[in-house]
Amino acid sequence: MPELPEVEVITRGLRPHLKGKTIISIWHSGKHLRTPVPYEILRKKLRGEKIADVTRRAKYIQIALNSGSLFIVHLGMTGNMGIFPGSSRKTKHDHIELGLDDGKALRLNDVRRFGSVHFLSASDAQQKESTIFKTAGPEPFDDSFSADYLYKTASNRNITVKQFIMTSQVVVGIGNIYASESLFRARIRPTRKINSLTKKNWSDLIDNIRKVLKHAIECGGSTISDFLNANQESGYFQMNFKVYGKNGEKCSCCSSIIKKEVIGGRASFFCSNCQK
DNA sequence: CAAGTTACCTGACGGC
DNA sequence: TGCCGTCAGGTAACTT
Repeated sequence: MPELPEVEVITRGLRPHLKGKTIISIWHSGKHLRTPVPYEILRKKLRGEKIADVTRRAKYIQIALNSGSLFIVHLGMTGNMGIFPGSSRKTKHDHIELGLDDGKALRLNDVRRFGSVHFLSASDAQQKESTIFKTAGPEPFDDSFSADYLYKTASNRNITVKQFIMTSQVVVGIGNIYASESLFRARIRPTRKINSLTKKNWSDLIDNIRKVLKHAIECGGSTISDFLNANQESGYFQMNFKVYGKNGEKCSCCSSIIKKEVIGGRASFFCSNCQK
């Protein structure tokens, strides 16, 4: 479900609700997510802590506590976090709840349980390369995410360009939707092998990845079936999809029929006329 | 090493 | 109505 724009939208939505609040209770459904929930640690370490800030790194939401420790959440495919009245009923697939001193509650809901939650002590969090982000590539908006970097990183490999930009060790945050959308805008076919891309191709791709992600954040993310922000509102970037899920429809640019092809096990969409 | 495959989960949908 | 296969925004652990 959530790629970088959706995680960023949730992070921004949560921040004003959480910053400065104290966690007074912790609840857990008892079910494991992708990894076991460190419930006993959370209970010990989070209760009574004040929230300093909420930030995003890759597709992770980081809740920083005043003590310097970090509560980190990954939303997987179907995860979502939102703010609810503490008195409201929990719903099916709620897995974690942090009760706050203003009577509200932060809840993590995740139907498929592909998400994960992590706790880093202040000293672990301070180590720049904590285990979680040790192998993570640059953020798409970082200067280090450059045409030179991609050209060089691609040099001793030969997968398709779509698989390459979806690899978190190469660059973080780009998932199945925004990979297809960025490649369409850069006029590069997703099946192209990376050793065939020129520096100009990489440069165009970077520009369009940034444009698409930025636009999607401004639109509040993409809501396909169930994405909601921290205030339970839909995003509307799906209105701006040019190719994702549009196989059989006419290309908005040239009227050719948009194709669907499975690449690396993931549905991929492109215009074979516009994208070479 | 890189690249390809499988596994983790629930639910929606289409075909029979 | 229900049973079955397929698919879904992610990613790590396998195997080849």
